[in-house]
Amino acid sequence: MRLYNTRTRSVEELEPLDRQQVRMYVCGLTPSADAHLGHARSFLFFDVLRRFLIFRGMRVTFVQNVTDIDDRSIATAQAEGVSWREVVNRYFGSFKASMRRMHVLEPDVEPRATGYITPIVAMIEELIRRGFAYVAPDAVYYRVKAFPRYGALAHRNLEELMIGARIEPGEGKQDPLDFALWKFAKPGEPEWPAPWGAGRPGWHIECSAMSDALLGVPFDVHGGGLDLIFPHHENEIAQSEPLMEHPPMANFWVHGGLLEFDGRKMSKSLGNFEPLSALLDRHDAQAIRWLFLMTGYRKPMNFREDAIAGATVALGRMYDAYDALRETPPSDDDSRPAGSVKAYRERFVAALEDDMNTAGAVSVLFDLAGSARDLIAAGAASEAAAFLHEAMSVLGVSPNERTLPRRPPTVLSARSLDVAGKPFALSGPQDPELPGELVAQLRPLVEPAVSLNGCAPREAVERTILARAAAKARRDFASADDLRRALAAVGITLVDTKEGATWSLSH
RNA sequence: GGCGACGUAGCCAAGUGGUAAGGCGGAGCUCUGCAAAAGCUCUAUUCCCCAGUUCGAUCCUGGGCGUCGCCUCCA
Repeated sequence: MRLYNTRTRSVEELEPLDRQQVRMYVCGLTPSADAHLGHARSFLFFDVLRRFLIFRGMRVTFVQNVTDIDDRSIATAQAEGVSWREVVNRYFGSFKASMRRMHVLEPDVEPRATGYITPIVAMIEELIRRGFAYVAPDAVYYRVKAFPRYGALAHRNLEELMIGARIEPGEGKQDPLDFALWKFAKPGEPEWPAPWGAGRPGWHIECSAMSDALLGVPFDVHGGGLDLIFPHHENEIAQSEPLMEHPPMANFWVHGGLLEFDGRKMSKSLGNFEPLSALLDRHDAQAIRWLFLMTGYRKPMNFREDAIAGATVALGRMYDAYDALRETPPSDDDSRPAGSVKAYRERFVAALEDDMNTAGAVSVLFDLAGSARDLIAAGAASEAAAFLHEAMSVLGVSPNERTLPRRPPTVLSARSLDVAGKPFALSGPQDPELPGELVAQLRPLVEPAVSLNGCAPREAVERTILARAAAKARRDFASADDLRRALAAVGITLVDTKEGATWSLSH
């Protein structure tokens, strides 16, 4: 398959260093605040990339780190008067729960920086020994000018980077571009022992140490958001490659486009987001995944909440098509040629092989869904259903993983009643939040046909529905329609079924 | 200021040197007494603007304009 490589700024064929084995390292979260939808976009993309590689028959080793120690989580902890571990566990736990809700596959390894202090210290020692780092009063710093290729990933030269770079008060760096590998602990800060003084790793070094420890360098794919290119990934390269015989550290550097909200990057520092978990409480997780799939992974994407509603409808129709295909009894007509869905499959795979064109792949699935009738008529229903299932699995929205409720939605309570001597199943929301004034609103619309004396809102709705059913039974359609309109006027949507009727509250 | 990305219908969005996928929404129709669901049909003479290259450009080149990102912590 072909993938865009930030390192070379071109689309290249992905050829694993080990045949049939792709080693991936994706920069995970620094749990110092709530995760947001922008994080979800990134992790969802790498999840689909991983699923597709597996689908193509490769073994994938997927490492995603947790930077569980950094300045920000310490600051949050101090502000709240709790331990930094508590802060990390809280936000990381919430993040993991959200990932599970979106059916993001578990990483094969999910290392925490604090679990790799020993290799981190060893790597820093080696960098010092080779002249790439030095010990200052406040920290151990990386000597950027010692690494001639610095800036290559971000396509920047040192002069460009010097602009705006400065040494903050209290920093003992020798050059404004230098960055900390190890920060000595101030009183009250967490610390781990090290030859140069107790402290904590700086941001960046954990990824260099852990990717080497768990995957070995060089490896195949290093991923993250576009905003990690500089300085994070540039610094990882500067730390790792001087110690390697055969750079580059990673063959492919893959970066996902950022999510914007109101035309601005969604980010922790701007605070222009709501927690991912809150969004997942309001929307279907698979619909959010589907929404991201419909946009190229490298493009900036402006988030609008109403787009999720559109994606929810679209994905629901996809499932409907799948259900229709799957529920079609096997054809007894064996004359049909096998492989009616072969062309769809080829287009689907070709789209994903072309730099993960998920939007193109999704459109193939819509094409297939639109042709469901023809496929059924051609006796290819089960073949099409099987393909759709497989294709949706690659995208992480397989019917097995379905989180979208089947229609009719939220029918949680049902009662068996009797209308005109026939059974009548009445169903509606379990605990409807009906406005208290509903009875007063409904009464003038339905009386005297229906008596609502002393009714609670829910009972009023049900009485009206039953009255309408009775009217239908005596073929008094005019009255039945009046009652439907009356219910609609107070926000009740009524759907007739073979067995009876289902109602719901239209917000 | 430097570097980079993006700019396609009401909204979202794919894509190609040869004449615009798909989704949402909207409109009409079919089918069900009505409604819902489902199905069918329609919905960009045109791809931010201007020049250039070309037989031909939305796609290539140059110049604008606009939006965003990175250059400082952020997927």
